[in-house]
Amino acid sequence: MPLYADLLLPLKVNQLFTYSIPEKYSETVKVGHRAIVQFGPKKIQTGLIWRIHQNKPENYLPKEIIQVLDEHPVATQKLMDVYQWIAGYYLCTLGEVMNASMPSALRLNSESKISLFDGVTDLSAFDLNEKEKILVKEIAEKGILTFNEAEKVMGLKSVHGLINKLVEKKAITVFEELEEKFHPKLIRKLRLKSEILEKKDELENILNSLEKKSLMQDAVLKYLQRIQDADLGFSSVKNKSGVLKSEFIESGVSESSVNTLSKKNIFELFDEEVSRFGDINLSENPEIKELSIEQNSAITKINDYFKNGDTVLLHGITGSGKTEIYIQLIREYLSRGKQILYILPEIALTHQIVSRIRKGVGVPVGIYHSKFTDNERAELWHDLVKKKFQVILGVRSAVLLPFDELGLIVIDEEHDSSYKQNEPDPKYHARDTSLIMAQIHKAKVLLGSATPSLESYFNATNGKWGLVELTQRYGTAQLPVINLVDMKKEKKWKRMKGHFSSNLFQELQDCLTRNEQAILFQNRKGYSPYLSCATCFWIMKCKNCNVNLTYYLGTHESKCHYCGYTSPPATVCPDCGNNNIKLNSFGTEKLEDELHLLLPDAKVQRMDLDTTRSKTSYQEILENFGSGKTQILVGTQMVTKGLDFENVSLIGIMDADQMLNYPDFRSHERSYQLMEQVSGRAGRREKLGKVLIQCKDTEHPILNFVYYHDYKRMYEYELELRKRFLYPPFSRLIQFTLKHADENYLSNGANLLTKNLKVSLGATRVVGPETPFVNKIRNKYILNLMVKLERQGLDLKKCKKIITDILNDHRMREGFKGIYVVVDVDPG
DNA sequence: AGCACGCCGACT
DNA sequence: GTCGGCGTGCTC
Repeated sequence: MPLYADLLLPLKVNQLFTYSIPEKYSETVKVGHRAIVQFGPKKIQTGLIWRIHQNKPENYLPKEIIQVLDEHPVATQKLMDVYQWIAGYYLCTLGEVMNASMPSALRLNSESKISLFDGVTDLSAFDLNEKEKILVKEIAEKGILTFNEAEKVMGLKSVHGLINKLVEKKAITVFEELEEKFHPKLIRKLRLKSEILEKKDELENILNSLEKKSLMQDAVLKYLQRIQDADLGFSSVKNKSGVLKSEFIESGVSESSVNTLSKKNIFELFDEEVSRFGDINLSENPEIKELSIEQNSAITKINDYFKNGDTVLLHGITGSGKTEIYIQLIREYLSRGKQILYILPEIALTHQIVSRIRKGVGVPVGIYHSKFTDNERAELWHDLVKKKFQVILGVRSAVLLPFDELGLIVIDEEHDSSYKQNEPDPKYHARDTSLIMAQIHKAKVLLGSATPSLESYFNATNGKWGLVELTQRYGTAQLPVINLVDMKKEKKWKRMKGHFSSNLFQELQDCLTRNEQAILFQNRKGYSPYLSCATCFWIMKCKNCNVNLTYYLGTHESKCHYCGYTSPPATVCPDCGNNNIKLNSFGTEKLEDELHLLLPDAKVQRMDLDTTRSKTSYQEILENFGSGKTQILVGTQMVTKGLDFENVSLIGIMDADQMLNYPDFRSHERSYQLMEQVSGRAGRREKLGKVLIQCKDTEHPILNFVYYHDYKRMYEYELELRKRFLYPPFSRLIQFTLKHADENYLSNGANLLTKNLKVSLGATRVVGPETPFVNKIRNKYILNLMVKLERQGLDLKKCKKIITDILNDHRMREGFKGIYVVVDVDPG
């Protein structure tokens, strides 16, 4: 009976592809294995076997699978169920989910390459034009070229036509080359040939044969020392595991003697496969910390709730010791033999937290984050499948790993916006995905935050989830004192020093004289967010996008944060001709600059996207701050999370108005969370911390809630607004972003789509089209549409079906085709 | 997604 | 006249 497999390919195509399974695999193939197949006329792809069946397709002849990879499935059925849910819920294809989930080292595909036609030697025999000659000459020199390389050499955007012609003339051939991308990490070692060690006289013969006191004799003697086992002679076990070649050479043996000795068949060189994660076999007894009464009672409450429910929100103020609670629970689930996933925001995944968890749980912990290389990710994937790790500590994308028997998912900093992927598809939310994973695995979810998202707190106070609260800081630490600084008054009385109010400046000075540290938060990078003409109010804008260009002092350039366009800063106004150009407002770079001027002795460091580009810079900045090398840390969002330095006693929030007025329905909530979080960076130990918030609108209710650290009142206030305007948690949002180069065409197309969505979904459920804050990016105009669906009594699947049908219907429609549509379910 | 095929503007 | 732009359709 012939077998067929429906394969999931990592493409943006909404279907599976059926291939036939070669006889030789019929016994061994399983769902979840990878298979290499030919897709299209020449491309070779790796697919995931999704289904195995015997239904011969009717309309076409399936191609045969080239090779089934893997002895054991690399994807678990449960992972595939997660894929399915994500694709359905977030309106994207399964292939896109697979793409986001599998490290590319596991998805080998072919690359088209070109070489001279077999047996071609005499190039002059061909009738070639100039371009063809250049390319052929290059191929003759290099042997093999990729299409990309050919394009580079020729300086052409596309080289397909050229190559096709040459193929026709039988001057060159195109072939596909497949690369196994995942390589286990190998280390080079050396050892004595085993037969030499077995016979004593053999060894002596060899030593005698080598010149006395020669480098080579020395090398052998040095090696023998290494495998000496106390007084028991040479250990054959030690010899078998050998010594690291690089280390042996470092200890003073020359590489050439090692090489000669191996040529003489005395030494033998070999490779050993090692883990990229260093010493993961850490399984000493866990370090158990004493918990407070409040912490212990929280654990009891969580476990009680888990007897009947699946999800608990742990709301605990900063410094209340949530991590110790997670660790304790992880240990409990470990003892039941379950897998545990602990996710946290990228920025919070520091060395500090990793080692704390590692020590706390006492078993190997797999780490997964974006700075890992692809090979490291692939290795972790394999290790997880092989159950080498039971605990994974990772960021958003760790929810897409191949778990098999999850018992507990911990979501730290549950409210954090980085759990939502904005780009590219799948635009999934790791928290919401976790809840589904928990259903699939019959696992429990523990969400933790000092400032829960409104949605989660709503669920936890409405009986849907359990709620456990921690209200005391662990140990003697106290919540910092908040001061609001009225910037209107400061400006009126001309008390400002640069962008520092007199209060903040004074506090900074005091902080430095006490030899303590400060963190300044400004949610804007660069030097100045815009240049403008002080005479006619002209503003320097990007030529491709409708945004102001940010001025950078370091590079002396004006740069667009949307498309990357840069230009020299204007010196003369193009509108009125005056040279009255001004730098407006301020970013982190300017703050840093001002601090150098105002406090020349202070050691200042800046932390934002621009200073943390490299793999290690982030860690470096934190180390400098931790060791006291830096006294003042200036930064964007990055400084608000997870930093735990006990000498920090002052926090300055430079511009609260800017956050509060950001045009988004979540901006109040976000501002509160951000301010509360930075505040938590102060006074982590005995010292009482101080927070200064600079703002114009000191009466803003959110600032009042921050002042009293009153999450609940913030929640109630904000919830009321959400209810009034029908935002989450009172609705579900699906956002459509429409893009087109022609503003008019876009507007008409958007109206058409809106009209048809209203007809099918009901007029009240569709809002827009609306012009977004930034309405042109990369020369494409943008309009937004929003679908608001009620939470209760609505068939969500049906609505989504309607929406995808309408979108498909519009794709080729006159007056709409050509408009690029991005769909975002639960935006934010 | 990638790639081929096909139909319109600016250039050797 | 062709090169090359992207709009459209297809992949088991």
